[in-house]
Amino acid sequence: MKETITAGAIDLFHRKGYFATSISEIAGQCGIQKASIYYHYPSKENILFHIQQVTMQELTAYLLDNLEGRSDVEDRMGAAVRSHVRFHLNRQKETFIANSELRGLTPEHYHEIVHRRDAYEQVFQQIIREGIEAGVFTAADAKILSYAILTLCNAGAIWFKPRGRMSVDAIAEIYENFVLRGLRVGHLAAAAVAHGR
Amino acid sequence: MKETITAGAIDLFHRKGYFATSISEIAGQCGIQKASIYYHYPSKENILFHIQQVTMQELTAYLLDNLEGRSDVEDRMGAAVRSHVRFHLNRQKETFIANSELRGLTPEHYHEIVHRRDAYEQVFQQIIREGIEAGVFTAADAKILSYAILTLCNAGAIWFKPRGRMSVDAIAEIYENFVLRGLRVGHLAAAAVAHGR
DNA sequence: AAGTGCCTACCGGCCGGTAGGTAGAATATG
DNA sequence: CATATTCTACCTACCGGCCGGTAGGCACTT
Repeated sequence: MKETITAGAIDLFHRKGYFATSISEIAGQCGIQKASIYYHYPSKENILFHIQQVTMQELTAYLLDNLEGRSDVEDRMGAAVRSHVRFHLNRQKETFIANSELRGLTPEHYHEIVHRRDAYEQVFQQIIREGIEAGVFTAADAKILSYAILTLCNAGAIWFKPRGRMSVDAIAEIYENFVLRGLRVGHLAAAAVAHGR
Repeated sequence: MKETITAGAIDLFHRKGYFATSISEIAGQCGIQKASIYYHYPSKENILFHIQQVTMQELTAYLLDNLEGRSDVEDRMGAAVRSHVRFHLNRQKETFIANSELRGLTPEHYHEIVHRRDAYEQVFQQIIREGIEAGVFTAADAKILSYAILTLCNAGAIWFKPRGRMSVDAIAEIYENFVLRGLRVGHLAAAAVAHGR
Protein backbone atom coordinates (compact mmCIF):
# COMPACT_ATOMS: atom_id res chain seq x y z
CA MET A 1 0.00 0.00 0.00
CA LYS A 2 2.87 2.37 0.73
CA GLU A 3 3.99 1.96 -2.85
CA THR A 4 0.46 2.63 -4.07
CA ILE A 5 0.43 5.85 -2.06
CA THR A 6 3.83 6.85 -3.41
CA ALA A 7 2.74 6.14 -6.96
CA GLY A 8 -0.48 8.08 -6.47
CA ALA A 9 1.42 11.00 -4.98
CA ILE A 10 3.88 11.00 -7.88
CA ASP A 11 0.99 11.09 -10.32
CA LEU A 12 -0.82 13.92 -8.53
CA PHE A 13 2.28 15.99 -7.76
CA HIS A 14 3.20 15.70 -11.42
CA ARG A 15 -0.25 16.67 -12.68
CA LYS A 16 -1.25 19.35 -10.20
CA GLY A 17 1.87 20.25 -8.25
CA TYR A 18 2.76 19.58 -4.63
CA PHE A 19 0.95 22.51 -3.03
CA ALA A 20 -2.14 22.08 -5.17
CA THR A 21 -2.47 18.43 -4.15
CA SER A 22 -4.16 17.56 -0.88
CA ILE A 23 -3.68 14.50 1.29
CA SER A 24 -7.34 13.66 0.73
CA GLU A 25 -6.77 13.54 -3.01
CA ILE A 26 -3.84 11.19 -2.65
CA ALA A 27 -5.90 8.97 -0.38
CA GLY A 28 -8.84 9.09 -2.79
CA GLN A 29 -6.54 8.07 -5.66
CA CYS A 30 -5.55 4.99 -3.62
CA GLY A 31 -9.08 4.16 -2.46
CA ILE A 32 -8.37 4.76 1.23
CA GLN A 33 -9.15 7.45 3.79
CA LYS A 34 -6.72 10.28 4.30
CA ALA A 35 -5.95 9.31 7.91
CA SER A 36 -4.59 6.01 6.61
CA ILE A 37 -1.89 7.91 4.75
CA TYR A 38 -0.40 8.82 8.10
CA TYR A 39 0.14 5.18 8.96
CA HIS A 40 2.65 4.96 6.11
CA TYR A 41 4.07 8.48 6.05
CA PRO A 42 4.55 10.93 8.93
CA SER A 43 3.62 13.99 6.87
CA LYS A 44 2.83 15.29 3.41
CA GLU A 45 6.28 16.81 3.11
CA ASN A 46 7.81 13.42 3.85
CA ILE A 47 6.07 11.89 0.84
CA LEU A 48 7.63 14.56 -1.35
CA PHE A 49 11.04 14.11 0.26
CA HIS A 50 10.89 10.35 -0.18
CA ILE A 51 10.10 10.71 -3.88
CA GLN A 52 12.92 13.17 -4.42
CA GLN A 53 15.44 11.19 -2.41
CA VAL A 54 14.79 7.93 -4.24
CA THR A 55 14.76 9.68 -7.61
CA MET A 56 18.07 11.45 -7.07
CA GLN A 57 19.66 8.29 -5.72
CA GLU A 58 18.59 6.23 -8.71
CA LEU A 59 19.47 8.99 -11.18
CA THR A 60 23.01 9.15 -9.81
CA ALA A 61 23.41 5.39 -9.67
CA TYR A 62 22.25 5.14 -13.28
CA LEU A 63 24.78 7.76 -14.39
CA LEU A 64 27.71 6.14 -12.62
CA ASP A 65 26.72 2.77 -14.03
CA ASN A 66 26.65 4.19 -17.55
CA LEU A 67 30.07 5.82 -17.17
CA GLU A 68 31.72 2.67 -15.84
CA GLY A 69 34.69 1.61 -17.91
CA ARG A 70 34.68 4.60 -20.26
CA SER A 71 37.80 6.75 -20.40
CA ASP A 72 37.69 8.83 -23.59
CA VAL A 73 36.30 12.20 -22.65
CA GLU A 74 33.90 12.54 -25.58
CA ASP A 75 32.73 9.02 -25.01
CA ARG A 76 32.12 9.82 -21.36
CA MET A 77 30.16 12.97 -22.12
CA GLY A 78 28.08 11.17 -24.71
CA ALA A 79 27.28 8.39 -22.26
CA ALA A 80 26.45 10.91 -19.55
CA VAL A 81 24.04 12.80 -21.80
CA ARG A 82 22.36 9.60 -22.98
CA SER A 83 22.06 8.40 -19.39
CA HIS A 84 20.56 11.67 -18.26
CA VAL A 85 18.09 11.88 -21.12
CA ARG A 86 17.02 8.25 -20.90
CA PHE A 87 16.38 8.46 -17.18
CA HIS A 88 14.39 11.65 -17.59
CA LEU A 89 12.25 10.22 -20.37
CA ASN A 90 11.66 6.89 -18.64
CA ARG A 91 10.90 8.51 -15.30
CA GLN A 92 9.18 11.68 -16.47
CA LYS A 93 6.95 12.24 -13.48
CA GLU A 94 9.54 11.73 -10.76
CA THR A 95 12.19 13.83 -12.46
CA PHE A 96 9.68 16.59 -13.12
CA ILE A 97 8.82 16.63 -9.43
CA ALA A 98 12.49 16.53 -8.45
CA ASN A 99 13.15 19.53 -10.70
CA SER A 100 10.23 21.72 -9.76
CA GLU A 101 9.04 20.95 -6.25
CA LEU A 102 12.11 21.72 -4.16
CA ARG A 103 10.25 24.51 -2.41
CA GLY A 104 7.93 22.07 -0.71
CA LEU A 105 10.77 20.57 1.33
CA THR A 106 11.78 21.50 4.86
CA PRO A 107 15.14 23.32 5.07
CA GLU A 108 16.97 20.16 6.18
CA HIS A 109 15.50 18.00 3.45
CA TYR A 110 16.03 20.77 0.94
CA HIS A 111 19.71 20.85 1.74
CA GLU A 112 20.05 17.12 1.46
CA ILE A 113 18.47 17.05 -1.99
CA VAL A 114 20.50 20.03 -3.16
CA HIS A 115 23.61 18.27 -1.94
CA ARG A 116 22.74 15.15 -3.94
CA ARG A 117 22.07 17.28 -6.97
CA ASP A 118 25.39 19.07 -6.60
CA ALA A 119 27.20 15.74 -6.55
CA TYR A 120 25.41 14.74 -9.74
CA GLU A 121 26.31 17.99 -11.48
CA GLN A 122 29.92 17.65 -10.37
CA VAL A 123 30.24 14.55 -12.53
CA PHE A 124 29.30 16.54 -15.62
CA GLN A 125 31.51 19.46 -14.67
CA GLN A 126 34.47 17.14 -14.18
CA ILE A 127 34.03 15.67 -17.66
CA ILE A 128 33.80 19.16 -19.14
CA ARG A 129 36.96 20.25 -17.35
CA GLU A 130 38.82 17.17 -18.58
CA GLY A 131 37.62 17.89 -22.10
CA ILE A 132 38.76 21.48 -21.96
CA GLU A 133 42.13 20.47 -20.54
CA ALA A 134 42.55 17.90 -23.30
CA GLY A 135 41.71 20.59 -25.87
CA VAL A 136 38.68 18.68 -27.09
CA PHE A 137 36.03 21.04 -25.70
CA THR A 138 35.93 24.81 -26.09
CA ALA A 139 37.13 26.69 -23.04
CA ALA A 140 34.09 28.07 -21.23
CA ASP A 141 32.82 28.04 -17.69
CA ALA A 142 32.27 24.37 -16.77
CA LYS A 143 29.53 25.20 -14.30
CA ILE A 144 27.52 27.23 -16.79
CA LEU A 145 27.95 24.59 -19.45
CA SER A 146 26.88 21.80 -17.10
CA TYR A 147 23.72 23.65 -16.13
CA ALA A 148 23.04 24.32 -19.78
CA ILE A 149 23.46 20.67 -20.73
CA LEU A 150 21.37 19.33 -17.88
CA THR A 151 18.56 21.82 -18.38
CA LEU A 152 18.64 21.20 -22.10
CA CYS A 153 18.16 17.49 -21.59
CA ASN A 154 15.36 18.07 -19.12
CA ALA A 155 13.44 19.68 -21.95
CA GLY A 156 12.58 16.29 -23.33
CA ALA A 157 10.75 15.27 -20.20
CA ILE A 158 8.29 18.13 -20.67
CA TRP A 159 6.82 17.20 -24.03
CA PHE A 160 7.82 13.54 -24.42
CA LYS A 161 4.94 11.10 -24.89
CA PRO A 162 5.96 7.45 -24.38
CA ARG A 163 3.76 6.31 -27.25
CA GLY A 164 4.65 9.22 -29.53
CA ARG A 165 6.43 9.10 -32.85
CA MET A 166 9.94 9.19 -31.37
CA SER A 167 11.74 6.61 -29.27
CA VAL A 168 13.70 7.39 -26.14
CA ASP A 169 16.94 6.39 -27.82
CA ALA A 170 16.30 8.56 -30.86
CA ILE A 171 15.75 11.60 -28.68
CA ALA A 172 18.79 10.78 -26.56
CA GLU A 173 20.87 10.70 -29.73
CA ILE A 174 19.60 14.08 -30.93
CA TYR A 175 20.53 15.65 -27.63
CA GLU A 176 23.85 13.88 -27.51
CA ASN A 177 24.82 15.17 -30.94
CA PHE A 178 23.66 18.66 -30.14
CA VAL A 179 25.60 18.77 -26.89
CA LEU A 180 28.80 17.29 -28.32
CA ARG A 181 28.74 19.68 -31.27
CA GLY A 182 28.13 22.52 -28.84
CA LEU A 183 31.10 21.52 -26.72
CA ARG A 184 33.71 20.72 -29.38
CA VAL A 185 36.26 23.30 -30.35
CA GLY A 186 35.39 24.78 -33.71
CA HIS A 187 38.33 23.82 -35.91
CA LEU A 188 38.34 20.23 -34.72
CA ALA A 189 34.65 19.73 -35.31
CA ALA A 190 34.98 18.09 -38.71
CA ALA A 191 37.57 15.60 -37.51
CA ALA A 192 35.64 14.89 -34.36
CA VAL A 193 32.46 14.20 -36.28
CA ALA A 194 34.27 11.95 -38.72
CA HIS A 195 35.80 9.88 -35.91
CA GLY A 196 32.33 9.91 -34.26
CA ARG A 197 30.93 7.91 -31.36
CA MET B 1 -0.77 50.70 -6.02
CA LYS B 2 -1.79 48.14 -8.62
CA GLU B 3 1.79 48.06 -9.81
CA THR B 4 3.01 47.63 -6.24
CA ILE B 5 0.68 44.67 -5.85
CA THR B 6 1.84 43.17 -9.13
CA ALA B 7 5.47 43.62 -8.16
CA GLY B 8 4.84 42.09 -4.74
CA ALA B 9 3.02 39.16 -6.30
CA ILE B 10 5.86 38.62 -8.78
CA ASP B 11 8.33 38.57 -5.92
CA LEU B 12 6.31 36.13 -3.81
CA PHE B 13 5.26 33.85 -6.66
CA HIS B 14 8.91 33.64 -7.64
CA ARG B 15 10.15 32.90 -4.13
CA LYS B 16 7.41 30.62 -2.84
CA GLY B 17 5.33 29.61 -5.82
CA TYR B 18 1.76 30.56 -6.73
CA PHE B 19 -0.09 28.02 -4.61
CA ALA B 20 2.16 28.53 -1.61
CA THR B 21 1.54 32.30 -1.67
CA SER B 22 -1.59 33.69 -0.04
CA ILE B 23 -3.43 36.87 -0.83
CA SER B 24 -2.72 38.04 2.73
CA GLU B 25 1.00 37.69 2.12
CA ILE B 26 0.84 39.75 -1.05
CA ALA B 27 -1.14 42.41 0.80
CA GLY B 28 1.32 42.32 3.70
CA GLN B 29 4.21 42.81 1.27
CA CYS B 30 2.48 45.96 -0.01
CA GLY B 31 1.50 47.26 3.42
CA ILE B 32 -2.24 47.00 2.83
CA GLN B 33 -5.05 44.67 3.92
CA LYS B 34 -5.91 41.69 1.80
CA ALA B 35 -9.42 42.93 0.99
CA SER B 36 -7.84 45.92 -0.73
CA ILE B 37 -6.24 43.59 -3.25
CA TYR B 38 -9.72 42.90 -4.59
CA TYR B 39 -10.21 46.53 -5.50
CA HIS B 40 -7.41 46.17 -8.06
CA TYR B 41 -7.75 42.52 -9.09
CA PRO B 42 -10.89 40.36 -9.26
CA SER B 43 -9.12 37.21 -8.04
CA LYS B 44 -5.81 35.65 -7.16
CA GLU B 45 -5.75 33.76 -10.44
CA ASN B 46 -6.16 37.02 -12.31
CA ILE B 47 -2.97 38.40 -10.77
CA LEU B 48 -1.10 35.37 -12.07
CA PHE B 49 -2.74 35.65 -15.48
CA HIS B 50 -1.91 39.33 -15.74
CA ILE B 51 1.75 38.68 -14.93
CA GLN B 52 1.99 35.89 -17.49
CA GLN B 53 0.15 37.82 -20.18
CA VAL B 54 2.30 40.91 -19.88
CA THR B 55 5.49 38.85 -19.69
CA MET B 56 4.69 36.82 -22.80
CA GLN B 57 3.65 39.92 -24.67
CA GLU B 58 6.84 41.78 -23.86
CA LEU B 59 9.02 38.72 -24.48
CA THR B 60 7.55 38.33 -27.96
CA ALA B 61 7.79 42.04 -28.73
CA TYR B 62 11.44 42.05 -27.64
CA LEU B 63 12.22 39.09 -29.89
CA LEU B 64 10.55 40.58 -32.96
CA ASP B 65 12.30 43.88 -32.32
CA ASN B 66 15.68 42.12 -32.15
CA LEU B 67 15.06 40.22 -35.36
CA GLU B 68 14.02 43.29 -37.32
CA GLY B 69 16.12 43.83 -40.38
CA ARG B 70 18.16 40.64 -40.10
CA SER B 71 18.02 38.22 -43.00
CA ASP B 72 21.01 35.85 -42.71
CA VAL B 73 19.75 32.73 -40.98
CA GLU B 74 22.68 32.34 -38.58
CA ASP B 75 22.50 35.99 -37.76
CA ARG B 76 18.79 35.63 -37.05
CA MET B 77 19.29 32.63 -34.79
CA GLY B 78 22.09 34.34 -32.92
CA ALA B 79 19.94 37.41 -32.39
CA ALA B 80 17.01 35.28 -31.28
CA VAL B 81 19.11 33.42 -28.72
CA ARG B 82 20.63 36.64 -27.39
CA SER B 83 17.19 38.21 -27.18
CA HIS B 84 15.76 35.23 -25.33
CA VAL B 85 18.65 34.99 -22.89
CA ARG B 86 18.80 38.71 -22.20
CA PHE B 87 15.10 38.94 -21.51
CA HIS B 88 15.22 35.94 -19.20
CA LEU B 89 18.16 37.31 -17.24
CA ASN B 90 16.78 40.82 -17.00
CA ARG B 91 13.32 39.63 -16.04
CA GLN B 92 14.21 36.55 -14.04
CA LYS B 93 11.22 36.51 -11.74
CA GLU B 94 8.50 37.01 -14.32
CA THR B 95 9.94 34.51 -16.77
CA PHE B 96 10.36 31.96 -14.00
CA ILE B 97 6.70 32.38 -13.11
CA ALA B 98 5.67 32.21 -16.74
CA ASN B 99 7.60 28.96 -17.12
CA SER B 100 6.49 27.17 -14.00
CA GLU B 101 3.11 28.40 -12.86
CA LEU B 102 0.89 27.56 -15.81
CA ARG B 103 -1.10 25.15 -13.66
CA GLY B 104 -2.51 27.96 -11.57
CA LEU B 105 -4.45 29.38 -14.53
CA THR B 106 -8.08 28.73 -15.40
CA PRO B 107 -8.52 26.60 -18.54
CA GLU B 108 -9.36 29.65 -20.69
CA HIS B 109 -6.40 31.67 -19.49
CA TYR B 110 -4.18 28.62 -19.74
CA HIS B 111 -5.05 28.24 -23.39
CA GLU B 112 -4.42 31.87 -24.11
CA ILE B 113 -0.94 31.75 -22.57
CA VAL B 114 -0.11 28.48 -24.31
CA HIS B 115 -1.19 30.05 -27.57
CA ARG B 116 1.11 33.02 -27.05
CA ARG B 117 3.94 30.68 -26.16
CA ASP B 118 3.32 28.61 -29.28
CA ALA B 119 3.57 31.73 -31.41
CA TYR B 120 6.89 32.59 -29.76
CA GLU B 121 8.27 29.10 -30.34
CA GLN B 122 7.14 29.20 -33.95
CA VAL B 123 9.58 32.03 -34.61
CA PHE B 124 12.48 29.84 -33.50
CA GLN B 125 11.20 26.82 -35.40
CA GLN B 126 10.88 28.87 -38.55
CA ILE B 127 14.50 30.02 -38.31
CA ILE B 128 15.64 26.44 -37.73
CA ARG B 129 13.68 25.23 -40.76
CA GLU B 130 15.16 27.96 -42.92
CA GLY B 131 18.62 27.03 -41.68
CA ILE B 132 18.10 23.37 -42.48
CA GLU B 133 16.71 24.20 -45.91
CA ALA B 134 19.71 26.42 -46.61
CA GLY B 135 22.02 23.57 -45.55
CA VAL B 136 23.48 25.63 -42.72
CA PHE B 137 21.91 23.70 -39.84
CA THR B 138 21.93 19.94 -39.37
CA ALA B 139 18.69 18.27 -40.34
CA ALA B 140 16.83 17.38 -37.17
CA ASP B 141 13.33 17.90 -35.88
CA ALA B 142 12.80 21.67 -35.68
CA LYS B 143 10.31 21.37 -32.85
CA ILE B 144 12.61 19.31 -30.66
CA LEU B 145 15.51 21.62 -31.39
CA SER B 146 13.47 24.72 -30.59
CA TYR B 147 12.38 23.29 -27.24
CA ALA B 148 15.97 22.33 -26.54
CA ILE B 149 17.26 25.80 -27.33
CA LEU B 150 14.60 27.62 -25.36
CA THR B 151 14.91 25.39 -22.32
CA LEU B 152 18.67 25.63 -22.51
CA CYS B 153 18.53 29.41 -22.40
CA ASN B 154 16.07 29.35 -19.53
CA ALA B 155 18.78 27.65 -17.49
CA GLY B 156 20.51 30.95 -17.00
CA ALA B 157 17.52 32.46 -15.24
CA ILE B 158 17.77 29.83 -12.51
CA TRP B 159 21.23 30.55 -11.19
CA PHE B 160 21.96 34.03 -12.56
CA LYS B 161 22.72 36.69 -9.95
CA PRO B 162 22.53 40.25 -11.33
CA ARG B 163 25.56 41.31 -9.27
CA GLY B 164 27.52 38.10 -9.90
CA ARG B 165 30.83 37.73 -11.71
CA MET B 166 29.27 37.46 -15.18
CA SER B 167 27.39 40.03 -17.19
CA VAL B 168 24.16 39.38 -19.04
CA ASP B 169 25.86 39.90 -22.37
CA ALA B 170 28.69 37.49 -21.54
CA ILE B 171 26.22 34.76 -20.67
CA ALA B 172 24.14 35.47 -23.75
CA GLU B 173 27.25 35.04 -25.86
CA ILE B 174 28.14 31.70 -24.27
CA TYR B 175 24.68 30.39 -25.00
CA GLU B 176 24.67 31.83 -28.48
CA ASN B 177 27.94 30.10 -29.35
CA PHE B 178 26.83 26.85 -27.83
CA VAL B 179 23.54 26.87 -29.72
CA LEU B 180 25.04 27.86 -33.05
CA ARG B 181 27.74 25.22 -32.80
CA GLY B 182 25.07 22.69 -31.87
CA LEU B 183 22.99 23.61 -34.90
CA ARG B 184 25.66 23.88 -37.61
CA VAL B 185 26.33 20.97 -39.89
CA GLY B 186 29.56 19.23 -38.88
CA HIS B 187 31.81 19.68 -41.91
CA LEU B 188 30.98 23.36 -42.28
CA ALA B 189 31.69 24.18 -38.67
CA ALA B 190 35.22 25.46 -39.18
CA ALA B 191 34.23 27.79 -42.00
CA ALA B 192 31.17 28.99 -40.14
CA VAL B 193 33.20 29.81 -37.07
CA ALA B 194 35.78 31.64 -39.14
CA HIS B 195 33.14 33.79 -40.83
CA GLY B 196 31.33 34.12 -37.48
CA ARG B 197 29.96 37.18 -35.77
C1' DA C 1 -23.09 63.89 -4.38
C1' DA C 2 -20.37 60.76 -6.71
C1' DG C 3 -16.22 58.14 -7.12
C1' DT C 4 -11.83 56.35 -5.40
C1' DG C 5 -9.12 53.52 -2.51
C1' DC C 6 -8.62 51.72 1.29
C1' DC C 7 -10.36 49.65 5.87
C1' DT C 8 -12.59 46.11 9.55
C1' DA C 9 -15.19 42.16 10.11
C1' DC C 10 -16.79 38.17 8.53
C1' DC C 11 -18.05 33.80 5.61
C1' DG C 12 -18.04 28.79 4.28
C1' DG C 13 -14.85 25.51 3.22
C1' DC C 14 -10.93 22.89 2.88
C1' DC C 15 -6.38 22.18 4.73
C1' DG C 16 -2.77 19.08 7.25
C1' DG C 17 -2.87 16.49 11.02
C1' DT C 18 -4.63 13.85 15.37
C1' DA C 19 -7.44 10.82 18.55
C1' DG C 20 -9.15 6.84 19.22
C1' DG C 21 -11.40 2.68 17.67
C1' DT C 22 -11.70 -1.94 15.25
C1' DA C 23 -11.48 -6.16 12.22
C1' DG C 24 -8.50 -9.62 11.33
C1' DA C 25 -4.00 -11.76 10.95
C1' DA C 26 0.02 -13.27 13.44
C1' DT C 27 2.12 -14.77 17.50
C1' DA C 28 2.71 -16.20 22.22
C1' DT C 29 1.07 -18.93 26.13
C1' DG C 30 -1.18 -22.82 28.90
C1' DC D 1 -4.93 -27.61 20.37
C1' DA D 2 -7.44 -23.62 22.39
C1' DT D 3 -7.19 -19.34 24.18
C1' DA D 4 -5.10 -14.72 25.11
C1' DT D 5 -2.37 -11.00 23.42
C1' DT D 6 -0.20 -8.13 20.24
C1' DC D 7 0.40 -6.07 15.78
C1' DT D 8 -1.09 -4.43 11.25
C1' DA D 9 -3.62 -1.58 8.45
C1' DC D 10 -7.17 0.60 8.03
C1' DC D 11 -11.53 3.37 9.66
C1' DT D 12 -14.74 7.53 11.49
C1' DA D 13 -14.84 11.79 13.62
C1' DC D 14 -12.82 15.72 14.78
C1' DC D 15 -9.39 19.85 15.54
C1' DG D 16 -7.58 24.68 14.97
C1' DG D 17 -6.27 27.44 11.43
C1' DC D 18 -5.78 29.57 7.24
C1' DC D 19 -7.66 29.97 2.67
C1' DG D 20 -9.93 32.93 -1.20
C1' DG D 21 -13.39 35.93 -1.31
C1' DT D 22 -17.42 39.24 0.23
C1' DA D 23 -20.14 42.98 2.70
C1' DG D 24 -20.29 47.15 4.02
C1' DG D 25 -18.24 51.32 5.97
C1' DC D 26 -15.27 55.50 5.94
C1' DA D 27 -12.03 59.23 4.75
C1' DC D 28 -10.69 61.93 1.07
C1' DT D 29 -10.77 63.86 -3.69
C1' DT D 30 -13.21 65.46 -7.60
